[in-house]
Amino acid sequence: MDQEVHFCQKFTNMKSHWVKVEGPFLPAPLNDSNEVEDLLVESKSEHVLGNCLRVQDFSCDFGYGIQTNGGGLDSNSKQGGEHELKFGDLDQLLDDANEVGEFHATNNLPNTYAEVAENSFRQNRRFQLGNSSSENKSPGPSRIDTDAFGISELSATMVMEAEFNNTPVERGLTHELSPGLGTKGRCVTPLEGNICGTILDNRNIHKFNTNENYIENGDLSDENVKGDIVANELASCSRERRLRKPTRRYIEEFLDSKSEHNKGRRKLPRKDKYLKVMSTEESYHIRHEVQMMPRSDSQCGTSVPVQPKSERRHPNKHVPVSGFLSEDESSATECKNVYSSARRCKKYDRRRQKMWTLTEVMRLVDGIAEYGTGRWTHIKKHLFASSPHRTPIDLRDKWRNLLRASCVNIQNKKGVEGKQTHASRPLPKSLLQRVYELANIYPYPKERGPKSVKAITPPMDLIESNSLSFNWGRKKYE
DNA sequence: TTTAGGG
DNA sequence: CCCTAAA
Repeated sequence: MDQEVHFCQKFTNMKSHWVKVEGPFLPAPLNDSNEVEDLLVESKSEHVLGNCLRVQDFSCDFGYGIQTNGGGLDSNSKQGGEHELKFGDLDQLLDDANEVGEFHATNNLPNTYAEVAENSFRQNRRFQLGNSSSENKSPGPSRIDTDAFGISELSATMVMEAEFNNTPVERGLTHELSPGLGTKGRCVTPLEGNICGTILDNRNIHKFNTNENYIENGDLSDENVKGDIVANELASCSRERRLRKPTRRYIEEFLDSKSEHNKGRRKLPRKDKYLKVMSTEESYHIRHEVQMMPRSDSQCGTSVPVQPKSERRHPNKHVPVSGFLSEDESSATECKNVYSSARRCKKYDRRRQKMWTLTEVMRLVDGIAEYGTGRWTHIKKHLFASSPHRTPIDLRDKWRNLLRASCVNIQNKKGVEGKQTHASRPLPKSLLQRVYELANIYPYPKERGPKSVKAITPPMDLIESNSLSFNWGRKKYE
């Protein structure tokens, strides 16, 4: 009972001061809907409350009721190309408000209203439609006093407009929301108007207008059929409405991605609350809208968490992704950009082979000298932590190539010794000699044993080149 | 999960 | 650099 009083009081407050309501917006039990309705309808005796109209529905959709009320009003009172812009602005405003995370009907509603209203007043200076239309068509006593300029004004006006025009929108709503009313079905209340507003936007209003013409032309006489049609329209509009327009941040991210700074982040079109109730068709719509959105990674279809490129083979391993400031790389800064994007990089970078720099090779040799072969993960962890594009497998492959380059015989299955290949970037002989010596110490492959390696004598050019030009690092060699 | 080996 | 099998 306290809840009821609480709720009704809040609602009364919301009527007179939309932006001043405080506290959570609690849904009331079903049998309280009459009271709420009375509070909302006030002098409108003709408006019958549908018992089937649940307060939950209202509170549930209340959040983005604001959003679309503006759009609906926009469509009703204005024509021309300004619609899109203004609606986009309003939508943007509400998107921003949404992203603040407080845009739930049950949480801090007044704040959000106030913020949105204020922002709309500041940013959307052309929000005069609420005033103009309300002046002409405001019913007076039942009109909501709007202290807050902007959204609340629009919302109230929108409701009134719907009432007085008796558009198919309301009828559809009546049928949709209170089917128990039957043919009388003129239950148009601000509450319903609000719900109506929740699922209307420019396009939807247009649809309804079209439908209105259709009905008024006498193509359909049965009220129920009309209602069903409009209800269906409404339902589809509701689905459409839940598709999120690309926000400004979205566009910015897209632009960033075009300039190779794609964050790889994907925001779901709606919050979980909406996704939770999403039907397969809705998700289909959303998927398609997402695909149509200008996102470079839109082919993913679903939200894909970004993974650093370095973990393409071992995704569970944790390697610092940011702050690559290794001493040698050009590659480091490049990595941050290239590997930060989710899936694109997987094919993208591997296509472009990353050349091993001399510093990397030296580090690898150092790592092998310290940890030995076969502990590639260890080496990677300790010495290549700042090189996310070098996986342990890469290290091993590079070591294999180094062995080949240093003429350490790696016998393949057929027992044919490998030959020294001429790399495009010839390594210093000192480095090759060190590779050779390390290969003697840590034979690779392990199972072949040191014999096959020890029997090999290094090439003469490697022998004569002492380690004058190469610093051997921490390892001591005689 | 890591390593080895072949392609 | 990728893929697969084996440990």
